[in-house]
Amino acid sequence: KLRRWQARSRIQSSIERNLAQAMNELDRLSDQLNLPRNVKEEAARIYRRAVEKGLVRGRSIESVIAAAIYAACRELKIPRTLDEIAKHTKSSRKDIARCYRLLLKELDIKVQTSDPIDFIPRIAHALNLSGSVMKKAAEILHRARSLGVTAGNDPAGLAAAAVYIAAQLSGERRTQKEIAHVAGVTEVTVRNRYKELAKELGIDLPTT
Amino acid sequence: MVTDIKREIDLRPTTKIENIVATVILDQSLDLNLIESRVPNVSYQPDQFPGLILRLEKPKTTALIFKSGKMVVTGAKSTQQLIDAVKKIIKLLRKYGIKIVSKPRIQIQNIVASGDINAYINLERAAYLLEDSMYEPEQFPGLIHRMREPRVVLLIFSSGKMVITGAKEESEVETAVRNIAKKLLDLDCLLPKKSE
DNA sequence: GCTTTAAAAAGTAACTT
DNA sequence: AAGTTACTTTTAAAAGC
Repeated sequence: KLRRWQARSRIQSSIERNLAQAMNELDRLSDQLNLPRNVKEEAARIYRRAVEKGLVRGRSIESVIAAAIYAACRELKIPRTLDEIAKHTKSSRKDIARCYRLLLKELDIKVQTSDPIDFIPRIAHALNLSGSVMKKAAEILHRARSLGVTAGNDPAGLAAAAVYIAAQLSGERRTQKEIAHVAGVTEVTVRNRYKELAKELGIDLPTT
Repeated sequence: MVTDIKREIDLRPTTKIENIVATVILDQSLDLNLIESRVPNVSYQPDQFPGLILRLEKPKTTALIFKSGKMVVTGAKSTQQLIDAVKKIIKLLRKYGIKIVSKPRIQIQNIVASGDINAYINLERAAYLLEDSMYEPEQFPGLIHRMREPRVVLLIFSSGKMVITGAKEESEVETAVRNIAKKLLDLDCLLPKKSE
């Protein structure tokens, strides 16, 4: 009896120690990634469930916390790429992605395919672009999706291309380099995507 | 309309075996250091990997040879190529004085193939309606689907092309492509390539 | 889990020219 | 901006860390 109590106590304290450490990591990453409070809270819920299910055993707390954050971002549609999250940890993108898939499967978390439209505000705000540019960029992506020309493309690259086109059309021109930088993709990707979008949607860009 | 699409995808799917991975068992142990010193074009770095690497040019294949006498042969595009490669490897070893007495036991472990159903695929819709599938364009452009029967994994692209892997028998490849084509058609995830 | 092999798909990335 | 090369994903086995 006493033994069982001791064993349970030991397990509980280890879970608590793990949680305490994980929450510290979550605090740090939330600050560095400027995560909204609801994302942070959801990530904490996900992590707690992961610990209770014993999913953290044999894995680094940091990788699982990072994966929980990514899962929370996806659930709440707050755009954060796996790469930016990984940038703030010692874990590799690959390792975090593996933990993310595990969390989705084991905790029955349902996530929709990333919507490139969700990335528009971040890019536009970082470049001080107007709301009308954002509106126009969103419309471009809506039309592109209905035409099925966005399949398989990186949502960040699509959003960057749409913002580039919308900014050009609105006279609030930004360079491909600036947009690529804030979107976290290369100039080549912005160029490839915007050319395809313009072609498929029949958009004529002002000559540069 | 629908029947036309059905005719298109049911008769047009093409498949091609791209790589066969097999294990070969020679019931005897091998001295990898001896092989490395006698056979040209081999690589053996035990601190990096326990197997000795031997590349064949003709059936363009690569063999990983272990001291236990077991080996892994990769790169063959047909069962015949695989058999030819194994015969050639043994002949090569014998040519350099390595005694091989037992007849090799070959076992196919994995078949990788490419396929094409000749219709565009709405991956977002498929990811939503197809069980056991994952589509993360942020990470990889293809939708990953784990099929239960046959038990293979498919990497499906919007172009209608795909990769089938995990098959143990050549027939599973075609069956898998036929299965997925029908399922995608039933889920209304296909868009014919040529109109009319 | 990792290490090594091969191969396709399509997108993205990092260098050269 | 074009071209190359290379990495992302998936699969399986071998012996050993």
